[in-house]
Amino acid sequence: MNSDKAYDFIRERILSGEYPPGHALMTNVLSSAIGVSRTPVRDALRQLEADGLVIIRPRLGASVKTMDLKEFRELCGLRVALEGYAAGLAAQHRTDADLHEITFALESLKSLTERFIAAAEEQPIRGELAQEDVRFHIAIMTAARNDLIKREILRLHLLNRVVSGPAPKNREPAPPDFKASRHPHLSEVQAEHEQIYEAIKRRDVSAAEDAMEKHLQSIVENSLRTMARAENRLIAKELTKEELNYTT
Amino acid sequence: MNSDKAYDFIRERILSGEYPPGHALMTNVLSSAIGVSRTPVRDALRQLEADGLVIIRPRLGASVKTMDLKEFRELCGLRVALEGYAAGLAAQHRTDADLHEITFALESLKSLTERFIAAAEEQPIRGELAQEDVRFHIAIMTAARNDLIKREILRLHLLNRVVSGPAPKNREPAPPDFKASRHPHLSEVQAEHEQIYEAIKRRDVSAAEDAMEKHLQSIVENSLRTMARAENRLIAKELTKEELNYTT
DNA sequence: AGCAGCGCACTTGTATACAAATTTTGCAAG
DNA sequence: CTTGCAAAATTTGTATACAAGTGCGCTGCT
Repeated sequence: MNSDKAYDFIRERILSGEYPPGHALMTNVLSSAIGVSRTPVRDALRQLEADGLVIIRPRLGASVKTMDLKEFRELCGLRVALEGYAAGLAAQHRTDADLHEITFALESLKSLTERFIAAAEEQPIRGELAQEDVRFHIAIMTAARNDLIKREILRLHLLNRVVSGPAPKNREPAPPDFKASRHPHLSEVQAEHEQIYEAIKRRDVSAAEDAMEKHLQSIVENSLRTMARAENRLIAKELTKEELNYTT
Repeated sequence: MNSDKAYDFIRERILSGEYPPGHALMTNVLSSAIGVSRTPVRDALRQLEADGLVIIRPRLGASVKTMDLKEFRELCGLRVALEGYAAGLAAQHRTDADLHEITFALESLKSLTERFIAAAEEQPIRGELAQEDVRFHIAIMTAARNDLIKREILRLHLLNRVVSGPAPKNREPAPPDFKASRHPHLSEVQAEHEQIYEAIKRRDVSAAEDAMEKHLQSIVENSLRTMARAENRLIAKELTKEELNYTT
């Protein structure tokens, strides 16, 4: 269906960062870019709004969703609630096959983490690491045997990725204290992964919930820091812009 | 905006039970009923799909969402996760004003419950009771200070209401053992409400979570029973229909 | 030079027209 | 009387045309 074509087209660009948060999505531009009329584009935008990736304001048009710190924190809260509960469910319902899948993702994560810490060139591994991380989380959600929760969590993951950063490409090459501050965090994260795994393995519901919640809290703190930095930088930028007005 | 008019129109009928689960929603019928063209109707249907109230299958049209037992259980799981977490948040963040609001709803519930048990005529009170119940829950969600979670929970409540029953009007006037079986449940529910309230009052996070989860579990069990009955009755109905074919 | 007000271009929202697809109806054969 | 098939009738999805609202720039004034 043409409407789906438009949906995929726009969604891809949002997820890849080509359309960053705040980017205006005008129906006629999109329709000529995709090669369909405005009707299926409007349809696609409504679906993307349902995903939370796009916001449509009447008469003002659609744009890629942006979030302030407050909303982002709330989003993280939602994730904690859902993923924590799902981890508990996984501990209850997991089969051996599920456990095997989780183990596999965990091992990949482990080796990637070690390679990442040792590597000089960070960027190529960073992507793989993120991918394995979602694989790990998805394996757990699958083991929880609740498709509704799984879909919802996936949705939140995507939304989180989109709003939390203008994609990794826009990052400075090597901030001075970045490496030092990030790597202890990484091994900590890996330890948390293993605790979650252990709890699910021995079918300990509340331990699984707690471990997952703690894990997300620590991830969230990190995200919030980088997000706060980004917001500060934005404000700084605006100030300098105003200063430019003053100096002219 | 006309699209909103269509949205409200359809939504109201779904929530009131006039369009029961499974009811086909055809764009031309709706458009002439509402007095707008098919375009805003399609738009409205997409929004309702985002709410989960409508399902659109390509080329097959839209219909009011139906759920089988499995999906319903999953929905309830979602509610447990979200409302449990939100109760914990409420215990953390509640102000005295929040508590006052909750108290008010709780008191209304208490007196209504007592009147309900004593009353001969059940139906008029039943509606008030349900309304006060959501008021109680909403007061807690408000105290949790997380609008995203609050909106999500409200969405789930509505969805739950729509799929769980073909509206109260379609219920038998007075099933014989219904009153006996329902009233202990009701006072039990009221006791659970009070436990939730107490936990939030004394800012006991995990007690609030546990109480809310237990409360929902008991509600859910009840819903599942009635839902299973409904499904059985449906199957029975279909069988008799087939039997009719045999007898003719 | 700065600012107010007006008008134009652009964009959204809605209606209508048309093509594709699905369901239903009618008909004929077993 | 049932079953299978074909064609008509709905119904969806898409394109296009048009009305209405928004924002921007331009001109003219102070």
